[in-house]
Amino acid sequence: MAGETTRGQQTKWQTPCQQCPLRSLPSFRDFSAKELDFVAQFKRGELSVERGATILVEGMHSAHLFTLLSGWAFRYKLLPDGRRQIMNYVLPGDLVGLQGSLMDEMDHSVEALTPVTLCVFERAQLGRLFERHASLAYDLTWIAAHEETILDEHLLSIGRRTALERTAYLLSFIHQRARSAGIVGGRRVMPITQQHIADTLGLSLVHTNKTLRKLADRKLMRWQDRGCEILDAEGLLDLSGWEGLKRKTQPFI
Amino acid sequence: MAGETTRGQQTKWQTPCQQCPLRSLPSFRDFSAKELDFVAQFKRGELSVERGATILVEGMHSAHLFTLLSGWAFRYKLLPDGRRQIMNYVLPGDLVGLQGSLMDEMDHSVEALTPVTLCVFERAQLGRLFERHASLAYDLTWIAAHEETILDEHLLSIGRRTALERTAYLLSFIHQRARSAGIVGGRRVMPITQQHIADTLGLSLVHTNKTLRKLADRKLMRWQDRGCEILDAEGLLDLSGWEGLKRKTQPFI
DNA sequence: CGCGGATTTGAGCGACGTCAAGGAGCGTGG
DNA sequence: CCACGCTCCTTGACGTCGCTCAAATCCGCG
Repeated sequence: MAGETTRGQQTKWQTPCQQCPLRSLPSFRDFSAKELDFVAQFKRGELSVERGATILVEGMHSAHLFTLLSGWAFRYKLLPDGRRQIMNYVLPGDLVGLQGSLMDEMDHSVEALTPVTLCVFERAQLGRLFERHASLAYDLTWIAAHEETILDEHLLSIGRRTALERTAYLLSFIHQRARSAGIVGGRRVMPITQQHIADTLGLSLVHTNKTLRKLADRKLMRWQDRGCEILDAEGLLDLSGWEGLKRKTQPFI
Repeated sequence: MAGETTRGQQTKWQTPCQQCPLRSLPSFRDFSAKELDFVAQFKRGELSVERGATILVEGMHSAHLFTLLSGWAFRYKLLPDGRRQIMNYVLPGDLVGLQGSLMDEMDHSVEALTPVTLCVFERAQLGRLFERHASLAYDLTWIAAHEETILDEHLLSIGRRTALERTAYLLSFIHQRARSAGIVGGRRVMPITQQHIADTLGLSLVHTNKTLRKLADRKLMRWQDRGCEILDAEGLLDLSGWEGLKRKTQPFI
């Protein structure tokens, strides 16, 4: 799977952890040398997938977990009749598949929104991590608890905010996350379709479209070609009634 | 706060961990002697609160975390104008306040639905736990990831299930959890009002009432006095399109 | 040029919300 | 014992937000 040789002995090692481009971003915490050593050998390879590829499938048992290195992905669940709910988006630095590594099977699926590269870790080594690297173990727990925080806020949105508020919230949320992950390419954020937004917010595609139009009419954002441009981040945040991301720096692995 | 003396030297120690009533339940994992020792000294006392009391408040910084020993509670968030979203219910064996111990402040509040007893742990000792008890650290991560799993399913419900399906899901969910926590007192489950159900499912009180009526008409459940009786657990599960709880045994602290 | 995916827009409808009113159960004080 | 004031549950009437259906349009790509 990952770490396969492309030709001869050469593995697909694009990025040794020591030079991980994420580490230099202000929003990620620093590693000690010892931690870095461990993570470097914890990493088993890299995995690259196309846009639209499914990285993990609900119900599967996976021997790996991943950190997303570059690109965008999202986590979702399906109802038997095909209704889809997107739980969250996965950005560089985010851990993927921790839940599936701890429980026996994935409770959700993960799909790539763009071409994506992931660092591959072996689930079997998680035990070693917990035994020998308390600080990283702590980080893992932190990461899981942080995801819980985000889901709480999403739940509040879907359960209690109006369509307009929800949409403003989601755009603000994604915008802030993208900024902190260092991937706001100019004015265009988010490689997603309106269908993704609908499936994240629990709305229909048509109503999502009309709601986005209202936001555009208020000059808060502008939709363009699989994504949107944020015109008035403050206005959106205001409308959503959300407090914004709290954490300045986050751990990652 | 907790551990205060009631008279003379006698502390409110109702339950030494060695005799914790939860440990004998089939759904909780066993401790090794070493783990038990640590947890026993990690526990700083007990806290008892009345029905309706607020145990933790969103935005607060708490020096403690808790395991619920007996009773029912729930986690919720509020919008500035008072709209409330309940994220989950807290049953015996559940950890409360982990998120607030890892981040700096609570992202949600917790309120007691019945008189509640909690074991009190000190946040400051979490570091020791991670350093010396890898297996417990692993459990903490597991617990956080498990909560994530539950929130994923709730999100799916609120986002994509109809009012009838949602309600059937919630009743099934609470029923299964109550069973596995060993607190189904006869036929009456759940010390909650219809307002709680509404705030959990993102519905209005009136519509919740009408939806419960439909379930009752189908002889799936019967509402009675702050709670409900499950008449046809299978029928409810079926209607909800939920797969049911997966885990047989869960760790706790 | 043709095709498929994404976005738009209008029309009509239905699920769910709001408003309003009433009843049942219960604890408290007179 | 009774009256009262709560909280919670119920039900009807009516309004509306968001859904479904349907049809265009736009656009990148083969």
